[in-house]
Amino acid sequence: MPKVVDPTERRRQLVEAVWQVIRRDGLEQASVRNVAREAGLSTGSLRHYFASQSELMVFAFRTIIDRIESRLAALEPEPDPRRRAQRVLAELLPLDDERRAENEVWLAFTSRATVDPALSALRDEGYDALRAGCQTMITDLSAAGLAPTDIPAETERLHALLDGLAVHAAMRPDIHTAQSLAAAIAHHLDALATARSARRV
Amino acid sequence: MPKVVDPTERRRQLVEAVWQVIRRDGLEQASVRNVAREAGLSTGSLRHYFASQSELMVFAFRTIIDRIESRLAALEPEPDPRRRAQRVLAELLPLDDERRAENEVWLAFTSRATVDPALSALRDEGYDALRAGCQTMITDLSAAGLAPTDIPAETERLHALLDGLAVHAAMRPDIHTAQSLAAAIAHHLDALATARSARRV
DNA sequence: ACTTTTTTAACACGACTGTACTAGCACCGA
DNA sequence: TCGGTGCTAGTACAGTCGTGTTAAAAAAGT
Repeated sequence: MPKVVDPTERRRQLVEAVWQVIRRDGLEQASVRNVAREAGLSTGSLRHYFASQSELMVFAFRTIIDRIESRLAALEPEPDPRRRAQRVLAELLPLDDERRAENEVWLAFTSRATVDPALSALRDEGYDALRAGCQTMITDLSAAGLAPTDIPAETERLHALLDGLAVHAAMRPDIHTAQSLAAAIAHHLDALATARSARRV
Repeated sequence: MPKVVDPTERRRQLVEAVWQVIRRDGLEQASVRNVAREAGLSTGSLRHYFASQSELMVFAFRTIIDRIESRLAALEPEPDPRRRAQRVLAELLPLDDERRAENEVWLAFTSRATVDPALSALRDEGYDALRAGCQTMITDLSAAGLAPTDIPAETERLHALLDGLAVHAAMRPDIHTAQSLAAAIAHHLDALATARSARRV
């Protein structure tokens, strides 16, 4: 059944239109009309692919989560915990345009999730996944003698640092460049290793 | 000229109405009508004190900054850098209801500042002030041998950690209690001191 | 070729938005 | 007592909003 346009493809490009509008004009401007116009469709057509605005937003949020997860899953295995942590963290920070865009949209959704139950579930899902990832990294680093042994405390610290850097990158992209973000993460990993070795002394 | 209600007092209570609506229903619900209803006034009355919605929002944002600054200024002098840092940071984190409210509203404004030039100036002002405060704390700690000597890197780390914790506190107030937030900060200050002493070994 | 289903476009409805305007109120100094 | 002034409430206007409905057009199946 060769359609002119693949339905899932249409949904994907509608989601990208959502992101585009959010980045340019903010989430409050991401109305059904504006998104449809951005995608070059009518509101009736959009409604054919997404029954409601809420459904569209949830799908747009979900898609971001999926993309981040698939990028992480695509990382080639790295036995060294330090290098693995460095790579994973580099994948989570907004170091290029694509991830910068995702980061901005993510933060916009996160903000609205405070008052929108449909989005808060997704936000919590992302929060939990990120925290679990941080805990895994800290655990592995600690086991290799490259981080202190207080895993809950170091997980909390890494997690907060990561989200703080993401917020800063969105607020001041001119100051927080890819280099400075990567340097900040590298510095923290170095500090973790130093703190651990200091314990042994 | 004794008015029935002091104009600045009216403005103050209108600003509190703004915060109330933002916390309960989100920034996008903070319309002129909703804020006026929350304050028990008509839109015409509100307009008498704020010529436009933008003016109202800017004033509400500015008031938060002023309150945080005045709270910091009211801190009694503390000679010990470690204890001073602990107190200042405790003042900046959302450890009680009042600061929790400020934090949530702050984040909402911060998010909108991405697409609202009138708010982005204020956001940048807050960012700069917080970074300067972090730098002062790190400099003092470092001078006292309680933090590493790489002041820019440690400033960046503390600043990001602080904002990350604030975001987490707003996202998951159940998980990030006052105790856990204070513990996270204390842990970081301990780690800074340990890392510094490790250098000497 | 025709029928059926999918896709599109366009418009209507009620609700909400920021802003503007006007009439009426209470209070002040004279 | 008389203006005058600060303040309030109410309403009007021109938009935009999400949603629903309807009808035409395009594609697919037969």
